[in-house]
This record gives sequence, C-alpha cells and structure tokens, in this order.
Amino acid sequence: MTALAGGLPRMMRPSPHQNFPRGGYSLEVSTPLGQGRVNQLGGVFINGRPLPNHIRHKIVEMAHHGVRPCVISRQLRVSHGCVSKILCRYQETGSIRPGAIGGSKPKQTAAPEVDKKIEEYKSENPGMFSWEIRDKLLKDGICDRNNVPSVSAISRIMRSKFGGVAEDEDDEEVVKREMEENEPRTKHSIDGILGDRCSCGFLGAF
DNA sequence: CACGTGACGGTTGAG
DNA sequence: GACTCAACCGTCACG
Repeated sequence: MTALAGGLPRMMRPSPHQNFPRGGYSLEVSTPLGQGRVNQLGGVFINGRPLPNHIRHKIVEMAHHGVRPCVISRQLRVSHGCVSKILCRYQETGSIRPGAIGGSKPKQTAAPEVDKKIEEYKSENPGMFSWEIRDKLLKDGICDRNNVPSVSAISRIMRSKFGGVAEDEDDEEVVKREMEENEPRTKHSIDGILGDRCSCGFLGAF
C-alpha cells in the first residue's frame, strides 16, 4: 500500500526540510566512494544501505552491557530510531544482521501442498525429472490439467529447494568472520568511510 | 529527556 | 541488457 497519507494526517507532516537532501544540511561527505552522508549526530551513513556489521555489533554489545539506547545512539552517532530498530530486531530474531535487501519474492507457482509433494517426490527419488514430477502430480491427482505447474515452474521450485541453498546461519560466528574479512565484496561499504573513526575508538573521541 | 513509531528518500536484486 | 517493483535500509520528526 502506498500509505494513504491523506487518511492518516496525524503522523508526519512534511516539514520544510524533512530529509537530508533538501534544506540546510545536505551534508555529504566526499569520499572515494562518494556515498557518505552525515546525520544530525555527526555520524556518517550511506542512505539506503545498512550500517556496517561492526557498528551493529557494537550497538548490541553495548546494550548487552546495560548501556542505554540513547547513550549508544550518541556514542556511535547513529540515530536512536536505528538503534531501537536494531535492538528490536536482535531481540526478535537473535540476529544483528540486516534483512535481505532487494530482489523479488519467489513467485508462488504452486499451491503449498503441491510444493510439498514436489519436495517429497524429489527426496524419494533425487534423479527424477521435472516432467516426471509433473506427470506424477497428475497421476496422483494432486493437480489436474488446469492447475498443474509447468515443467519450468517445477524445476524452479526444485532449484530453490535443493539447489545450492546455503543454510542461513545468522550467527555471531558469521558476523565475526565477516568483520574480519572486512566485507570485501561490498561494492561501497561505509566501513571505508568511518572505519578508522570507529575502530580507533569512538569512545576516545568522546 | 528517552523512546517507539511512521513517513520518507534511497538502494538493491530477482523476475 | 534495461526495466519493474517489492523488499529493506537509516534518518528524521512527532507524540
């Protein structure tokens, strides 16, 4: 939904300089990456991109030590809304990692029971071809001619279930590993921008 | 003052 | 290969 703004006039009224690009402080940090912006707390962030893992980790760690969210927010120069979100998410999921950004939801090509059946067939007989599965769905009366998924749909389902699905291990282990690796695959990571500010002791700067 | 929350502008990536 | 679109992001401001 596109947030019926007219219907709910109580929340945010667009103020003169509501967001960063407009108004007085369109503070941009010139970096080799050219992506950095500065928030009201003086912290650097990349609009639309998650905070680097070490910051997220720091937020959780500080909260764990009983540091209040507002203090964390000021120390790390991250908006309190963000601190709140990250902490909330951490409590709910146990993970500090951001969600998967972008992409489309896999198309719901088959009814859940059909989906399950395909999975069943495949695990019983891993060598089974898509068209064989399709055939079997018809034969077993799971589907009829009208609603049986196409061969390509079946193979897509199989691919998503059996092919190269790495177990999602959102562990601190993974986070630590990523931190050590310094996220080498990120095209433009904020790490590079505020890396030294953070790693050489934001506490000291305070 | 501290905090929760919704709108916003932005980025990303599967389809 | 360009495009679409729904997911997520962090910030900001309101309450």
